[in-house]
Amino acid sequence: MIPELLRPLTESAAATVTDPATAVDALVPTTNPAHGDYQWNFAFRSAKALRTAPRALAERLRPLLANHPGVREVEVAGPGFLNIRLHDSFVVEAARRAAGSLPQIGAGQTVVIDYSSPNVAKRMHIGHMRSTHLGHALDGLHRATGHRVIADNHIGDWGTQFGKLIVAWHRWLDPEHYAEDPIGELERLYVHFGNQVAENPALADEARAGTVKLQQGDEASRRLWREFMEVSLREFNAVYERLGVRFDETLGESAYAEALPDVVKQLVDRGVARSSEGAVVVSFDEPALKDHVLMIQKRDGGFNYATTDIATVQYRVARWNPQRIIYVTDTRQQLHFKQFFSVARTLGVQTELVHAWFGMLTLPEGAMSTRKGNTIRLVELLDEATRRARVVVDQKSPELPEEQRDAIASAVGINAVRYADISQNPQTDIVFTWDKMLALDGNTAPFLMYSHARCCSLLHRAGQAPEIDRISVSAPAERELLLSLARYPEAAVDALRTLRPNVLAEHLYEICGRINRFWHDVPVLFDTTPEERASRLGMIELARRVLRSGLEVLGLRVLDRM
RNA sequence: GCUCCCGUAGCUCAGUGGAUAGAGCAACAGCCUUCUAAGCUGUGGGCCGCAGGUUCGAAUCCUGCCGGGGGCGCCA
Repeated sequence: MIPELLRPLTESAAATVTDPATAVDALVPTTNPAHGDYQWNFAFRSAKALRTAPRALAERLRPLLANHPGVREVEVAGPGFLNIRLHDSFVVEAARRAAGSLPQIGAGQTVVIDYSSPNVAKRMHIGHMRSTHLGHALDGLHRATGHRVIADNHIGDWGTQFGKLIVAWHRWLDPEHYAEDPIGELERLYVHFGNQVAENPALADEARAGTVKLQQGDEASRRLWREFMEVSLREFNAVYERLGVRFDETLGESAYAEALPDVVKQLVDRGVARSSEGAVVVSFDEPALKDHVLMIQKRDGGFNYATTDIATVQYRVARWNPQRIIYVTDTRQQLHFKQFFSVARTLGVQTELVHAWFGMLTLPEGAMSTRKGNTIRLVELLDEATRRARVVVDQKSPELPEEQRDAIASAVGINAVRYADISQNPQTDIVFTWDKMLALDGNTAPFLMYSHARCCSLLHRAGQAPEIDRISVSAPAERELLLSLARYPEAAVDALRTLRPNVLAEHLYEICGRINRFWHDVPVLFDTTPEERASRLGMIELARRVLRSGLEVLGLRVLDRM
């Protein structure tokens, strides 16, 4: 990372006037190339403490920066910006490093990432997409920066839906439908129960009792539960395989069933929890939480989400001793996690707990729900994406064999859906439209994939192995490309720090724009001297490596040809 | 009522304290007898919801208001 490379310089300069701690933060890329490559805004931040004018302070700091061998020139601009222009050779070197591995800032650290987490007995629909995509990208970012990652799919396999489902199963099962489409029938039963309970409220009590019976170990209920699990996991795994998502653990809520009574006991014994209206609840002192209690045991003796989360965090700490645990769920659970984190801290959990929440995915007509039946199945979306991609592949690459076109269409389609999701700031809501989700032009996955494939193609045609140590800059398009490549680690680390993969996606998009400019401006294989040819092939090789790395970190498939 | 999030070009969105607010789509005008046109070049398009405040500097931070969405004990 360029700021890291320049760190000793900024720190020593900062130390001449004040505390060096904030020195690196103040070094940022310029927004306008006319202002140089990086600007150091340190003078503004220290001027007040030193009771001096920023511009005068900048003048004093300027010669100290100019000493660095990587710095070509430094100028003071405007009210006190220090604009830094780097030597071409320094940019080349930084790009070469960027094309290696990302900074291993997570070495020695363990992080548990809890994502996807669908509910059993329902099909995965597009509402499950964001947690899966975001979680998987965060997984990739952590692994690529040296963290040990435990990806844990905390599936909802122990909640009240089972009571409902067991009741519905006994009353309304359609065995023929179940035989041909098991999960479809389970989903139908679930929806049907929801409709019936409106007319017959007694069903709700029956379902609650059914849930308690299951949770207390009733053998007949257990048998049905295992059946529902098997059917559901088959469906989930098929989707994960298509998405290229793999979990290290799939420890659903049921894995913690036996620990739940003890969680309640611990909290009661410590005086954290108390009885209220027949249930057991925790209340909070923090101003932000004092108005709402957290329920950990229901009046009927059943446990709920919070109880399971507490048991789960204790298990994770005991088993993996992670530095942090990241929960990837939608925005609706913000209050829940604030409460749950507070309880966990009270119980002595030291691990950093992070709720990486994301905005809602809604349909143009409003919210989606399985019960209302207005969902779009995830497989349906992926199928349609692949179908649309196939049309384009047939049109663009008719010469390729059928099998290869299938493979390209599948990669393009699935990447397009994923990119449409993760290239947006996670914390904004998304209104789902087919055309947005399945776009293949412009700032989309195929654009990035295409850039990469073109690099591969050109390197292939060159007929010589690329050499990355013969690069020298001879045109602005080359320099801009190299500078973007050199900033790849900064973008990745920034995406990691903010838990926003879109930061990285946007940077990859910028790189591809600069590759296109490069194609446009400079020839590689023809009308070039051997030195130019070697240098430019080296640059393309660096671009190829960076793109490949970046796409993989985000969980996107990479193609050499399309 | 309390609380969280959002409001940026016709549309979908980046931009979360730095200099002249950027992309894609859509519209319009061009570019395939040279390395992949899933591409490239150019044009038009903005009281950054409104009003105050903090700051050398605000789309970004603070306060209030308006509009939209979410959450607030037996769901997860």
